[in-house]
This record gives sequence, C-alpha cells and structure tokens, in this order.
Amino acid sequence: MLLVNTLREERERVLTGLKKRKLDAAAEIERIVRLDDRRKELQSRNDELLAERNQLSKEIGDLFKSGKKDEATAKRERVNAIKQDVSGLEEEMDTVVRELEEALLQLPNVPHEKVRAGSSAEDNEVYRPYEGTLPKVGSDAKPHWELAETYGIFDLELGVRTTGSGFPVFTGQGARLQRALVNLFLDRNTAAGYTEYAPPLLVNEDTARATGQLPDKEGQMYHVQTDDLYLIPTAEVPLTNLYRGELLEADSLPIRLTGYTPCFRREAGSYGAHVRGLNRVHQFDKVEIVQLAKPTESYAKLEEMVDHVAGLLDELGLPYRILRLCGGDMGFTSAMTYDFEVWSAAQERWLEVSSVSNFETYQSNRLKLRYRTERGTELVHTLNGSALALPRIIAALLENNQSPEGILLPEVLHGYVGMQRLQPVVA
RNA sequence: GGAGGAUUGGCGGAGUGGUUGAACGUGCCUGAUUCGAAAUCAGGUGUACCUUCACGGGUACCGGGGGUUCGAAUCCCUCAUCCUCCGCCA
Repeated sequence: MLLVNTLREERERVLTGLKKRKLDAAAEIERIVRLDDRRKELQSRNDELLAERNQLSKEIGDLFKSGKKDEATAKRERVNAIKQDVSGLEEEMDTVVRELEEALLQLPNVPHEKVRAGSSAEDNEVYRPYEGTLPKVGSDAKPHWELAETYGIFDLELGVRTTGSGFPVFTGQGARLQRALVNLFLDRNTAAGYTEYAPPLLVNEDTARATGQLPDKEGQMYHVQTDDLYLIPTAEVPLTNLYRGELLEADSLPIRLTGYTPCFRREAGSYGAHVRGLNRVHQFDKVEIVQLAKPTESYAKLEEMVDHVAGLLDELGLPYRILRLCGGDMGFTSAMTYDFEVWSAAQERWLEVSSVSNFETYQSNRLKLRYRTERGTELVHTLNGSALALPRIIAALLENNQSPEGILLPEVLHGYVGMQRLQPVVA
C-alpha cells in the first residue's frame, strides 16, 4: 500500500510510474489526498476536544475533593457535551479512514524508473538472454506429460481420483526427484545465508492482506470457510509475515529467509495445451527466498537474488533467460520483477520457473515493518523470489534430458536422487 | 472439547477508579570520576498520529474490540493468545 505522503510529495513520479501499468490515477490520487486532508482536520478537532475533556476531568476531581459540588456539576455537563461532539467526530473519522484505506488498497505499486511501460507479456524486456544454442531433442521427442507415464514420474488421473484436476500425484522416482530438488534448493539457499523456515500453510486474513494477496487476489486463494483461513499461494505470504509489526535494529538488516512449502492456486480459467501436464497445476512445491533490506540497499539485494537463482539454474544445466517485466505484466504489489524462464525443448517454449521482485515499501507499509535509523524509523524494503518452483523445472529436466539411455540427470542431482539417470518403468 | 490461571515498557516486575506513559529493578545511551576499564554517581532512554519553519504543544496506546464513568492499566462485556489440569488424537 502506498503512503499518502508519497502521493502528496511525489505526485508526478507516482503518476508517470502508474502510467506504465496503463493506469491513469490522477483523479483517484486527488481524491485520496482530499480524504486525508479531511482526516487530519477531524483529528485535530477531536484532539482539541479530548484535551479539554482531560483538563476538565482533572478539575472536577479537585473540586470534589474540596467539596465544591456545584462547580463540579457544571463542569460535568460541559464534559458530557464534549463527549457528544467527540463521538460524532469519531464516527465521521472512522468513515473517512475506512474510505481512505479502501482507496489506497486499490492502488498498485509504482513501477521502478527502469521498468518499461507495457500492457502484457509481449512488452517484457529480455534482461539477460540465453547465450548458448537451445537444445534440440529431435522430432520424436516427447513432452513431459508423456515422459511422466513412461518413467512413472507423476500421475494426473490419480490426482483426479483423490482430489480433482490439477493435483498431480508424484510417484516413485518422480517423488524422489521432487524431494531431491527441494533439498538441493534449500541447501543452496541456506549456504547463501538464508535462514530456513517451515511455516504454516494456512494463514489468517491479516496475513493475506499484509503481503497483498487480499483484496487483490481473493479469488485465487483457497479459502477454508469454517475457520476463515487461506491456503497459501506462495511461501512469501507466511515468511514475510513472520516480521509483521516489528521494529528492527538497522544492524539486523538485511534479513534473509528461505522456506519450502506446497503452494495452492485456484487459477480459474484457461485450459488446453498450455496447461497440460505440470505447466499449470493447483498444488505445487516451491522453495522461496525472502529478504528484508534497507531502502538504500534493496536493489543491490534484488540483483543478488537474481544471481543466486541464476546459479541454481546453471547448476541444473537448464537453458534459461531472464526477463524484466513491463509495468502491465508485473504483479500488483511489485516495483520491479525479474522472471526466469527455462527452455522446454519438447514443447519448444519458455516456461516461467521463478519470479524475483522488489516490493519496496508497498508490503512493509501494510506489514508495519520498520527499522530504526538515526533520524527515527523507516519502512524496510521487502523482496522475494522463487528458488525455485518445482513443476516446470521437472518438466524441463524431463524434456531436455531425454535420451535413448533414459532421462539424464545433471551431476548436481546424482547424490540427491541416488542415481544418474531415470529409467523407464514401462516398455 | 471441558475446568482454572495469566496477558503491563527491551527484559523482570509493581500498580484495583483521579495529577500513571506508568513505581522499582535491570538493560541501553550521555556525562562525571579513571592513564584506561570495572565499580560508583548524575541525567536521559517507547510507538503512532495531529500541530509547529523550529523550539515545543496536543491526542492515543498497559493482548484486540466494545461498554460504564466527569475521569479506566485499574470496573463490566466480548474475542484472541499463552500456561496448568482433564478428555480426544497423528
């Protein structure tokens, strides 16, 4: 959530920034500033009345002690009148504040200066292209959903039986591969200074609101109505919220967190070839990294995270490119986002496997997550990224590394999986 | 699921209606003492919002919300969390 003061003091930057999202917010910002003016006015008036009440109450106490009942009674009437006014003012203030909050909640984050304007994925900028030549796997190459049958990696039909479509059941060496990847990623992340957490998979409404899933993405989360809890769409939500409401010391920053969790997404909509197999599912595994950083350092940390994720993909030997998303394709809460896409040789398309973002103070404002500076307190910057999301990594590994000898695993996985290649389970 | 107890500042812990943002201790900061340090002594030490060019002033906050009262950390209602005991359970 943007700060009203930002809207006041950096109006032009906000407006030009939001235009990159194809959003003209001039009128809305004007309205918000006016609401905030009204809020201040009401609070000033209310504070004055309360000050008078406090003063009179003191006097009443003294008058009673010295037995001047009549004077006390007169002042008591004045206080009662003040209370009337106060309750009226507070009611109006509640209305104004609620309206203000709702309006602010509707405004997305301001894209960073370097972010391109654009309305869709078409306009994204290739930030770091793939340098090598893309692997060719021949015309008889199979997509991963066919390989999954041959090699017993996962079974979508079983998922339908237990749950419904979009809930893959990983089987045998597929389940093993999955676990191996989780372990590899967590090991690499903790080695890079990220502290490992295993957070809850269900979160309450305050938590979902603080990182921006509510109200913007309400329909994308599974909601457990009986207990009013949400299944997490990403570990970002519980991990970042671990620090909600904290006032940190400057020397504790940056804070680096990592965690493995299943992620749940309703993703109502598109069907067809693009969502076959593991390309888009309702439940998937992901290892996430999160950083809390000083504003002056956050973009350096963003680059650090990008390099870290790139290192993981290098180790896996997967061809990938890095995009810097345009304004229109970025998430609501992000100021700058890099997407990582791996090449899926049999499908001959790029698959998104990681998204690394700087949210600046957009989340920390909702989180009330600050740190102490020489001058006072300041909101920290929050960042996060996938390191990595598993299904499409598995898809790419299967497709790119298929061979007559089986699925050749990258060396880094040999120890983790306990084999050098996956063998067919059916002829 | 049932019964009881608790929730106060960085920490410990007072405080059952009035001048208490909160005793006392401890931690931390500054100064004095010291060659330096320890010890000791003195002073300071929360957050948010409103207001002010500034100095400063004001309001709110003692788990959350609501109420009683001229006045609430203190009384009432409600919710949450934690602890203890019982039940159930991976």
